[in-house]
Amino acid sequence: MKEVPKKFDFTNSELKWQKFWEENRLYESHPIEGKKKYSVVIPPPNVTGILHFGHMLNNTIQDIYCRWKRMQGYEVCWVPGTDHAGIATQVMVEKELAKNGKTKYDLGREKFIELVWEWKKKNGGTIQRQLKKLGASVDWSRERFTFDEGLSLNVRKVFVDLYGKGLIYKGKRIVNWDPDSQTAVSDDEIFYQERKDKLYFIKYVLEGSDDFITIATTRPETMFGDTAVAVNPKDNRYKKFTGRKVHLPLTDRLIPVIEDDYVDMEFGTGALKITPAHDLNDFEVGQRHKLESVTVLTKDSLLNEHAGEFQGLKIDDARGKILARLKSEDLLVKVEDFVHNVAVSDRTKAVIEPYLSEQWFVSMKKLAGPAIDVVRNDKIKFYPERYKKVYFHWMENIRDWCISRQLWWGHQIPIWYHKQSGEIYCDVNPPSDTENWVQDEDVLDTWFSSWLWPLSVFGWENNENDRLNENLNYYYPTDFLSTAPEIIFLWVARMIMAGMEYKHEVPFREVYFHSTVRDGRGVKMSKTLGNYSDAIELMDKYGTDALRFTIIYLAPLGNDVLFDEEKTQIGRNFVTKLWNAGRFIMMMKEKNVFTDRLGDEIEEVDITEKWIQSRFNATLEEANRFLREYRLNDYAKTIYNFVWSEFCDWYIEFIKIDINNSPERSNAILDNAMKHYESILKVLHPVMPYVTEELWHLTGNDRDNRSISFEEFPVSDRGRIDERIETDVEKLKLLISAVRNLRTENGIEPSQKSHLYIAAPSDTKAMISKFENQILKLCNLEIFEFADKKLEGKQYASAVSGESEIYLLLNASLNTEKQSEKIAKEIDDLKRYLTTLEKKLSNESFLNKAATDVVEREKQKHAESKEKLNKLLRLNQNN
RNA sequence: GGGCGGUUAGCUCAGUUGGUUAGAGUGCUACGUUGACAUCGUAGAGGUCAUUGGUUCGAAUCCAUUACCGCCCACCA
Repeated sequence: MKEVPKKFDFTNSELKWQKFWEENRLYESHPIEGKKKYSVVIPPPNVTGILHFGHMLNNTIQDIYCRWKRMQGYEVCWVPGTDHAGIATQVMVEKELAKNGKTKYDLGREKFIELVWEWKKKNGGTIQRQLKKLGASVDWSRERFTFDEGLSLNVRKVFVDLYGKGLIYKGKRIVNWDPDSQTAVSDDEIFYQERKDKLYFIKYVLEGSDDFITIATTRPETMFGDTAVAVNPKDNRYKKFTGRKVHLPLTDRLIPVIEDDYVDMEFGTGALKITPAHDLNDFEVGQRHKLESVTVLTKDSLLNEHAGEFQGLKIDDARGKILARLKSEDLLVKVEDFVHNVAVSDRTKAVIEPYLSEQWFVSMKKLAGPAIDVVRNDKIKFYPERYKKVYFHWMENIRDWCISRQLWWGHQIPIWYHKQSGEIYCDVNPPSDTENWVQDEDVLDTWFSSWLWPLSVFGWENNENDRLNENLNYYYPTDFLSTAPEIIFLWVARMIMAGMEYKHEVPFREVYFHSTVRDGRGVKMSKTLGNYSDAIELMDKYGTDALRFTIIYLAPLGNDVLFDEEKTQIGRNFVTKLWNAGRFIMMMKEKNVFTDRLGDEIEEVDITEKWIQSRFNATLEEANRFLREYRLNDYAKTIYNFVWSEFCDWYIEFIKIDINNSPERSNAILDNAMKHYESILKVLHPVMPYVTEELWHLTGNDRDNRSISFEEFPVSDRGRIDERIETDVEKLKLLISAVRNLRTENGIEPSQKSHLYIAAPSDTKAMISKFENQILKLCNLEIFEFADKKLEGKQYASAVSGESEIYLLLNASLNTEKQSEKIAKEIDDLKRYLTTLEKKLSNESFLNKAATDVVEREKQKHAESKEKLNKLLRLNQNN
């Protein structure tokens, strides 16, 4: 036994155990033949990232499962790593450059990439340090980066393979063009923002006539790319125009009027200008009608040569000038206010320009099939289950994946073009004759490396049958994936597709979609909104365990977490409570003067012991079940309630009394208490690794090199659950509360001893007698006796608790009015209750239709309440 | 526009096959610092279970409707 500090010094403790875990390489994993494994891959955070609340929650969840499984004897392997995060990282380094007035073009591609690597070396370790602080029991020897050599090889391998299978193609498509970073971004990397805009009504004059069609548009500047005007075939207003041609304003071009179902007759004028190069829907209309696509914008969103005199202008400038011209030519009919959604780049916040360009695509339909099946037949389980629906909907309507990005930081596409012949070469390695070939400039979407993550981190690049692949063979498929719901398509779905395509096996068996962390008002936490609490700061302030516990306690499966700094007190107070309980038991052992071990049979005879064992085993049953069912907040709550409301509030109070009354048994009692306490530490270790490790070492003398994280996780022994004893102790608690209540109400000083009479049926008497010492102490009585003596002539306050009537003897005169008022209210409530019961019991249909045990229960309730009512009525008379 | 989730005490949430006089934590109020813990203890107040209707002997629980909040998908010029 070591000396126990009065307070838990979490700052030093965290450093100490981080070091201990790392230096002893406790969480490094190796394939062990015949041993069951549990493997998890971390969702790789951006290499530029810092730990925010979402990470904290997500990694705590993973850590809980890894620690839990480790304590169950599994060979646990949790692989950490980071993502090179194409745009995010490139943008960050470009900003650095801009501070010195430079652009990436000043450096050139090669130098720029070198700079990013340097930047990564300098700033990239942050999130790893923060994960260590969080206590994440990952295997650091296995850390991976999506740009590592092996992982990059896998990326090329998959590209080449899919290209060979004809599943990768290059096509002219409308993509989401981010004019700031000058790259295409996927549909999943944009979001829509509501904007107030104008809707412009413009005349398109019919060829050889004064007649005209008015179209409505929000983007007049794209009119130079118009190649048709479309109307709905059912629209009689425009029948006379179809098949004819109209003058494209401000130009000398003529464009046809066509019919297409896509046009909404109700909207605007019912006539739509078609700009295939700058709108996805228009592009599709254009395909159907074999229209030409005219691009009118440059890559940085300036008008190009098709815009005539407006060439070189920015969109906004051009719009004003074009409108002025239209007005002067009397072609602008009117302008209306208009609210619509505008696509914005997730990374740069630039307004997305639908842009026709050459991009690489993966054809997804074929890959989706097997990935749908494995979720449908539960080879992969989703928690919460409802995400299955979301998944199916997306997968069944899957679109091709635009994988090319016009960036420099990323895996460059393994395609080479022959300088003379234009021949295409696709391979994991460059052509040997480098002189005559030039590589495709584009890089791949970051997710094109992330979707291989569960394969890549275990060395998939090595030959399948190679012994080097024992890692992949042992750890794949992984067992558990915990992730944010917003990347279900971006990442989860694609990993499933890759796993099925390349391993014919799921990449993981269970997926947990964790809560979104919001602030106290329910707004999603984000840096830009400023409602952001710094997770690391709070860990420093309250302790990592406190924060981990709080967030798990607050995060129910399938619901969001509303986090407020104030709430961290839940965890902090609990850590303190746990600490003090341990400190107390240890202090008692230290002080204990009895050296013999009388009363070793304590477990068999002592009702206190039997009770706590019963409660603890019931708690263990629940805790294990909740962990299995991914109900982490319930797991946290169950132990919290047990430790606080049963172990501390009652059990420790009971043993104080037991020891006081039979000090010769104190060794046995305290040993038992310590045994339970240590089990509590084990149950809590997955969620609070530091304080449990600290206490585990403090309570044991011989544990210098043993971590609690390899102790066996306690399981319930159902044979120890004793409902009879639990019921008795519940009654006892109620009795004690009732007496305390009487004392408080009658103004008896806490220090003042009092005298209690109890009237009860004989079996209850027997039960109460067993707890005589506890009742005396916990109610601060000098004496209690059964009320067969006459109470006449004595002043007392009275109450009914269960089957017992209790009479508390008073010295001072009693405030009888208050007493009878209270009892009267109790009588009232009870009478009302009895009425509802009687109504139910006199109801023929209830008696006939309800299950017999239900009827029995109601009858019993009735009898009990009736008896209690009689007792109360008697008390009231006596008063 | 389509889909999904939520609405229970001031706040955060339990309440999992319909059968409790609807619970917990936190906050609030009163009292308490004599040996684990004031980051504490004891006691107390506090709810028409969002609305309306239905099924049922019986509904917080099942069904339908409405309202509000949130999320996802699609995006209409």
